[in-house]
Formats: sequence, C-alpha cells, structure tokens
Amino acid sequence: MSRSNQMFKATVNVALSHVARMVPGADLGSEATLARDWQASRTTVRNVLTHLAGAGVILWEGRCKRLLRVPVASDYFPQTDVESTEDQAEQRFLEWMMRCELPPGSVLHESDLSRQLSLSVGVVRALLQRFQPMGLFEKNPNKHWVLHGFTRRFAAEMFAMRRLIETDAISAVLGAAQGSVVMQEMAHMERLHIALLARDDPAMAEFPALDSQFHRCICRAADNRFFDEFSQRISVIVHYHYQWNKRDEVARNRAALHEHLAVIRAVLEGRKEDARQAFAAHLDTARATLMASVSW
Amino acid sequence: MSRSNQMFKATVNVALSHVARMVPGADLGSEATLARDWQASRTTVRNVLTHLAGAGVILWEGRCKRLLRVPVASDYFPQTDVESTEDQAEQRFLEWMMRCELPPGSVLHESDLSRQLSLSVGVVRALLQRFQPMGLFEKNPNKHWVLHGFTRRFAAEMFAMRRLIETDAISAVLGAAQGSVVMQEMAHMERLHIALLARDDPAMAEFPALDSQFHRCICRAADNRFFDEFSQRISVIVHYHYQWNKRDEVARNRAALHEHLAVIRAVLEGRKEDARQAFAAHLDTARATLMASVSW
DNA sequence: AAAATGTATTTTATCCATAAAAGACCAAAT
DNA sequence: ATTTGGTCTTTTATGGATAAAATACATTTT
Repeated sequence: MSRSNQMFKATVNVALSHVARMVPGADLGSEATLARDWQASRTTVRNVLTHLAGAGVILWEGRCKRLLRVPVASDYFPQTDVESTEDQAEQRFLEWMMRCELPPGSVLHESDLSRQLSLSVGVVRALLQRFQPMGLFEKNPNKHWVLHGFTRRFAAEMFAMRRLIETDAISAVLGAAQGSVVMQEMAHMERLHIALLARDDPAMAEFPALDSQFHRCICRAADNRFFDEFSQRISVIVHYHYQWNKRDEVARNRAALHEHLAVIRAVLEGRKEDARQAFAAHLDTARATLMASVSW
Repeated sequence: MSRSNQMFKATVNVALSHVARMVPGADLGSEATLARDWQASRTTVRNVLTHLAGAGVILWEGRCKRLLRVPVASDYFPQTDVESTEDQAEQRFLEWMMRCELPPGSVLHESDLSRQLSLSVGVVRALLQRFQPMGLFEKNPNKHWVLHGFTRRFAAEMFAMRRLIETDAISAVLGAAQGSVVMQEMAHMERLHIALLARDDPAMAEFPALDSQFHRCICRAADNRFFDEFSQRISVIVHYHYQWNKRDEVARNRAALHEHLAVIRAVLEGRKEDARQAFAAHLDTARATLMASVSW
C-alpha cells in the first residue's frame, strides 16, 4: 500500500482554522502564500483547496479563491487522523516500554511488537534502532531483540552522565553576562515556575514539561549539541517513566519546583557558589527520587 | 527480492577453515555442535553441509559426516561476498561523508545517495537515521535531509564532550585496585603500545585501532553505557576522518603512542597526579591535531 | 517583468512478496 | 533417558510497487 495522507488531513484542519478567522466573501490569497502559511507544499495546498471547494467551504476558480461559509466542527478531520504517525508511534512504544512487566533479558520479536502496538514492522524496527544506542535494547544480527529495559542500573548510569554534563553546563550559565540570552531565559523560567506554583493545580499536569525545559535551558548554555541531545533523551525517558509511577507525585513535583527556583534566583542574583550548591542539591534529590521509583 | 545469503556463504567459509584443521576420514560431530561452533542456526548448518557434500569436501549420510578431502582455496567464497552487508554499508557511507566536498547546509536525497553508494534506499535511510542524533545530518519531515557535516564546530563540541567523559573515567581508572580487570587491561595496553612502536611500521596501519582501544579501555573503567556509547561514536568518526586526512600521519601517531604510554605507565605505577596530567596533556594535543585537520 | 497558476517530474513513505535464517517439534537412534 | 536428525513453522531481511507530498518547469495573467 502507499503512504498515508496524514499531511493532507492535517493541512485541511490547519486551513479550516485559518479561514475560520475570516468573513465569508474574503479572498484567500495566492497558492504560494497559503503554502507558506500552512507549512505545506503547493501540491498539498491545491489538494486541500479542491477538498474545501468540494465541501462547499470555499469557491475556487482559477485565481479566485473566496470563502463561502464559516467552517463547522464536522468539516474537520478527527484529531487522531491528524497526529503525525511518528509521534503516535513513539508515544505508544515508550508507554509500552514503561508499563511492560517483562523482566530484563526477555526476547522481543519485531512482528510480536508490531501486532501488540498496531504499528507496522518497519516503524517498530526504527524505534528499536533509535533506542538501541541508549542500551534499552540489544540486537543479535539475524536474531531477535533482547530487552534490557529501564533498570536501576540504567537509571544510575543515566544520572551519572546527567550530573557530569549539567554540572559543566551550570558553569556556563554562571559565566553568562547580565542581559545575555541565557539570563533572559532564566528570568523567563523564574516567571513560569512562580506561575505554576501559584496555580496550585493538584495534578501538576504541566510539571514534566517545565522540568524538561529547565534542564534543557541549562544544557543549552554550554552550547554543545551532544549536551542537548543527551538532555532530550533523558527528558523523553524520564517523562514516560513517571507517567506510570505517580506515587507521591504532587509533593515530589512541588519540592522540585522550589529547588529549581532556588537555583534560578541564585543565578539571577549572581550568587555563584549558592547556585552551584543549590543545583548539586537538586541533582541529588532528583536522583534519589528516580532511583526510588525504579523496580528492576 | 529476498534477503541475501551472506550468512550462508560466511558459514561455508567458517566451516571450511574448521575442517581444514582435521584429517580426511575424521567425523564432524553432531549438527547441534557444529551450529554452536560455527555460530549459526542448525538450518544454516544443514544448508552448509549439503553444499560441502555437493562439493565433495565431506560425505554426509544421516548421522555420518566424514571429511573426504582437505579444502582448497577455490572452495571458499570470496571475501567480499562474506562481509556483513551492514559493515560494508557503514564503511561506504562514512567514507563518502568524510571525503565529500559538499558544504554544510547542502540538501541530500535518499535516492541520490542510494545511487551514489550503490546501497538500497532502506539501508541509506537507516544510516542517516543512525548518525542523525550526532548532528551530522538533519531531516525535515516529508522533505530532504540537510548535511551538517564534520565541521570545526562539530569537532570542537565532540571534543568538549570527550574531555568531560574521559576526565571522569580516568578517575575511575586511578581508583581501580592493583590486579583488577582495569589494571590488567592497562598492562595489556602497555605491551601493545610497545610492540607497535618497536615495529617501526612507517604506515602505522594499526594505530587507529589501538588508539580507539586505548580510549575505550579508559571509558570502560567508568562502567557507564553512555560513556561507552559516546566513545564508540567518536572512534568511528575520528577513524574515518583521518583516513582522508593523512597529513603528518606518522609523526602524529608516534607522538600519540608516546603520550598514551606516559599515561599507562603512570597508572600502572600508581603515580596518580602524573597520570591525570599526562592524560590531560594527551587530550590537548589530540584536540589540537584534530582541529588542525578540519577544513570547514 | 513579476507573480500566480497549470502540469509534469522527482522523491518519500508505506505495505507486500519472497527467500534466508532461526526456532520448534517430534520421531529415530544410541 | 538423552542425544541426534528430519520436518515444519515463525521471524527477519530486502527489494519492489504504489500513492502522497515535494519540487521543478512551463504557461498564463496582471
């Protein structure tokens, strides 16, 4: 079979929310402009226009593209059709990884997984390959995969690496000048942290994203792609891990926010030694929290 | 088309050099034993036995498997048929990467590359994906790849990471007890280094492998999969890079060997501060050498 | 001439068919 | 009872076919 038309459907939805802000009768502009605005190729734009004309949302004749009626909910494709297949795949795959009860050392078959996750074998293979270098899986040539999994050891090694990198990165942060991009980002992070603490949301749904943002922001100061890459990897892993280990979640997250804030404020006020110590302390509690939540 | 029978051919060659050490008339043993010895499945072993029987090398009837004649050169499959396709692909790909004259930012098409390297599109994609996280390439969804390439900046960032990791690892080395595995490996490295220096091979063909072995050996002491992984990545990149930048090769390599030896001896003799300093000095010269050889 | 559209070509994503290789099962032999 | 070999099933590797999406080129309109 051929590739999916997820791009087409997604662009239809983008187009609909775009024209929803216009009044009937207004002109949509040129195809090239639309392609830029909707982030798609002209080919896709033209397919979308054909679709919208067929649905009676617009009138399209040559260079005349006019809005006929404001779109309604039923014009849109459902959200599930629109999400990029890659993202969906990664999500399903990592969720499976984190909830899976298999002991380390279990053998995995691509075909098996592909059935369980309803993903094509090719996609499963790409995911396994992607997470292989981290040591979550191993592969014997011509043979099956072996699950190493998210073990205590994995967590410990990951954290050793994190400490190394982020301790180096925090020095870069402290070396940044007042008013530099890094400092602006830190000031922004302070506002976000205060806002989240004030919200007093019992679920703290936005904590994981903010946590990841905080650590990435620090790593970025080192201006090293390898730091960034590692930081991203950690975020993904930790995120999915905590999704299935919600014990003491709220208390844990509030404590982390306060620790972040202590670091941010010390940085902003130029108290370098305080910043270093606060950050080291944060890494310690983060490590302890993570290790306590790993079962194997 | 179907998959290649590289495994079969490779196993035939393994089998031939196995029976070459036996006298005609000797029994080969059970299929299961052969499968273990030849590192293949019983299915493949049986195919190989059929092939060898057809070539008149052995007599095979039920459980009687007897060597008829000592194999000759023409019984073997040529070396190129036997190398794993993955290795060949990686080799061709990285060689292309390192010699390629394209400036950073060039667009790459999978189909183009697949033609240039005579590899299937799937293999090319897998390679691009594999080296993507290192930042050698980037991909826009639904679009082409962009070459970032092995730039000065890439080299600098890679080396910053290397320094961070290996400085940490050398502490682990120095913490190892006398007679521990790490120390045994260091003693072994000393012998290898002395041997290579004594050989006085003007080409120093074996230097890259030994260099990589030295650094990996140090990384392994930290007992962290992320260190190992990074170390391996560096080895691959540096290896292919220097293959196409052979200026001052011999002098450069001899100097490096001596620097390695200084580190190894300080470690073996327990002079910890000396070891640290010698290692830091080696990283400095290695960095300078690498940076001097990058063009973009 | 510049910009927009119409048309054709190229490239990517995805599934399928096929043969190799691995693995499972059972009967026969020691 | 354990090992060995014969047979069958499952899984993996690999290229090809096909439609989506991107891109290049030609034509028309302003």
